[in-house]
Amino acid sequence: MAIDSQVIDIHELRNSCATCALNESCLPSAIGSRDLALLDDMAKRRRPVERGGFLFREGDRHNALFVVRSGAIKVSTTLSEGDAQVLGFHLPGEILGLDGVAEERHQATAEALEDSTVCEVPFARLSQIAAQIPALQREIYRIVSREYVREQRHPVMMGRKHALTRLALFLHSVSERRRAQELDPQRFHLSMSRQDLANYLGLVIETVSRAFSRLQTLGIIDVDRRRVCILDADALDQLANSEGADLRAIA
Amino acid sequence: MAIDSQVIDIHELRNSCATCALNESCLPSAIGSRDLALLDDMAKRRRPVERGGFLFREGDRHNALFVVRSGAIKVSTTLSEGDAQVLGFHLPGEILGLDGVAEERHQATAEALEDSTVCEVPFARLSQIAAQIPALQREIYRIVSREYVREQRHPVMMGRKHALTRLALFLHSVSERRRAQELDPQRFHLSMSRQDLANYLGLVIETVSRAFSRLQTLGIIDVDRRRVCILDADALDQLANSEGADLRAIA
DNA sequence: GGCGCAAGTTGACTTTGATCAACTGGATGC
DNA sequence: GCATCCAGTTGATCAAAGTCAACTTGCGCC
Repeated sequence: MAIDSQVIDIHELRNSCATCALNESCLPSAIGSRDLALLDDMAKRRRPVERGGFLFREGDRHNALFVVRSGAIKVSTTLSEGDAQVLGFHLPGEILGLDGVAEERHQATAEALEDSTVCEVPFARLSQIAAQIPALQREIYRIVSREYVREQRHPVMMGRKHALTRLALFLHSVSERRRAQELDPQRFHLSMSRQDLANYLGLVIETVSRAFSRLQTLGIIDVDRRRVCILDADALDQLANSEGADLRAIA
Repeated sequence: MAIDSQVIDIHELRNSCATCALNESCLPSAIGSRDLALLDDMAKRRRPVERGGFLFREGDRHNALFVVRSGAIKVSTTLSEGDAQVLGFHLPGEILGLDGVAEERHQATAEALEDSTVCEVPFARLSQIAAQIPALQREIYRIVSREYVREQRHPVMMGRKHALTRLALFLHSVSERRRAQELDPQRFHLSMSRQDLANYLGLVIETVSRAFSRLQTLGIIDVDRRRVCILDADALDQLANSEGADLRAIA
C-alpha cells in the first residue's frame, strides 16, 4: 500500500478502463489515488467469454454487473410459453446485469454472440466502495439511469408500424453506439442471427430479410449476410424517423 | 428533536408510507428511529396533481423521484417527428423519475391521467441520506432494478403478434399491479384514453377498440367505455400467454 | 332541451406482414 | 470433390392490422 504502487494503479486503471462505461467520471475525476486502490481489483477482473457462452442465465444468483469490452452479448428472457424474447444486444462499453439486483437472481439470460471480453464488477464490493466515495455513488446512479433510459428505446422501436422503419432505427442505433465507442459507424458486422434480430424487432425472420433487401435496393445500405455498410446515413435517419408515413413514396 | 417526537415520526411515516413503494424494507426493517427523522421531511412531501397536470416534462431539470399514491400517471417521450410514444402508465405504489438522473434532465414527460397524489422525494437529499444508511442504499438499488425490469415488460408485450394478446397482457398486468396494492384486481377504471393505450401497445385506436369488443364477445371481460371487469381471469391469462398461436380457435 | 364536440365503436376496403414453401449459397465433413 | 446442413433469401398466398369513413354515445354548455 505504498504511495508509489498507487500511482501505478492509477495508470493501469486508466488504461484498462479506457473503453469502460464506468470510465467517464469515476476514474478521471473526483476519485483520489487512495480510493483508486479500492477499485483496483474490481476493474482488473477481465474475463473472456467464447461465442455461445453465458454470462449468466435466468434464475442464476446475481453477483456482479458486467461491462462489455469487446464482442456482443444478447440478453433474452423466457416467456411463459417457453419461447424467448430478445430484450437487447449489448455492445462494447455497455452494461448488463442490472436485472438481477432486485430479486438477487437474474431475470434474463446473457449469451455471447461472438467471442467477447467483459469486465466483471462484483456488485457487493462495488456498492461497498461506492458508499465511501460519493462521486462514485453518483456515477453509479447516472449509469443505472442511462441504462433505464436505454431500455425505453426498445419499445420506441417496436412501436413503429413498419418493418422497414424498425430495421432502419435498429441500424441507426448500432451505428450511433459504435460511433460513441469510436468504432466505424458506417461498416460493421452484425453478430446476431436474423432470427434473434427478428425476435428483438417483433417481426418474423422473412420480414427482416425482406427489409434488408429493400434497404439495399433503395441504395441506403449495402448488406452481405451479416456484413452491413451504411451508404446513405441521411436517408437511413430520415427513414428511421418517418413514423408510419407513406412508405410507398420510397418504394 | 426530542426522543418523543421521533417516536411520533415513526408512526406517522409508517402510516403515510403504507402504500409507498419505498415502504417494503426501508421503513419496517433496518432503519433506526434516529434515521427516521432524516427521512421524515421527504416522505411528508405529498402533493396533489390534478388531471392533465404535469409532474415533469421532457427537458425539465431533474430534482426528484415520485411515488404514485393514488391516481395514474402517463409517461411519454417525444419522437423526432414530433409525435409521442407512450412509455408507460404508473399506478399507485409505482415510481417515476429515474429517467432524469443520468442527464440531470428528464427524458420523458409525466402527466396525470386523473386527479392523483404523489410523494415527491428530492433526489439529492435521498442519496445524501442513503449514503449514511446502508439498508436504505440497498433498498434503492433494489427499487431501481425492479423498475428496470419493469421497463422490459413493455417490449415483451409489444412483441406479441396479435392485438388481442397484447391487450390481454396489458389488462393482466393492470390487474396484477392492482392486486399488489390490495386494490380490486377484477374491476377497475382505465384512466388512459384508447389513443394512449393504442400508442402504448403499438396499435391504432380502432384495433384496440375491436380487441376490447372481441374480449367482451368472448365473455372474458365486461367493458363499458373505460370501466373494465374481468370475468374470466383464467381465460385472460391463457390468452395473454398464448404467443402467436392460432387465434381462430378462440374466434 | 338540444347543440356541438370529443371519444369510442363499427364497417368496408387496402396494405402490410405472417405463413408456407421452394430455393440459394456458404461452410463443414467425409 | 461432393453431399449435407444451416442461415438466409425470395416468391405466392392469406390473415391481421391499418386506413378511411360513417356513425353512436356521452358530456358540457348555451
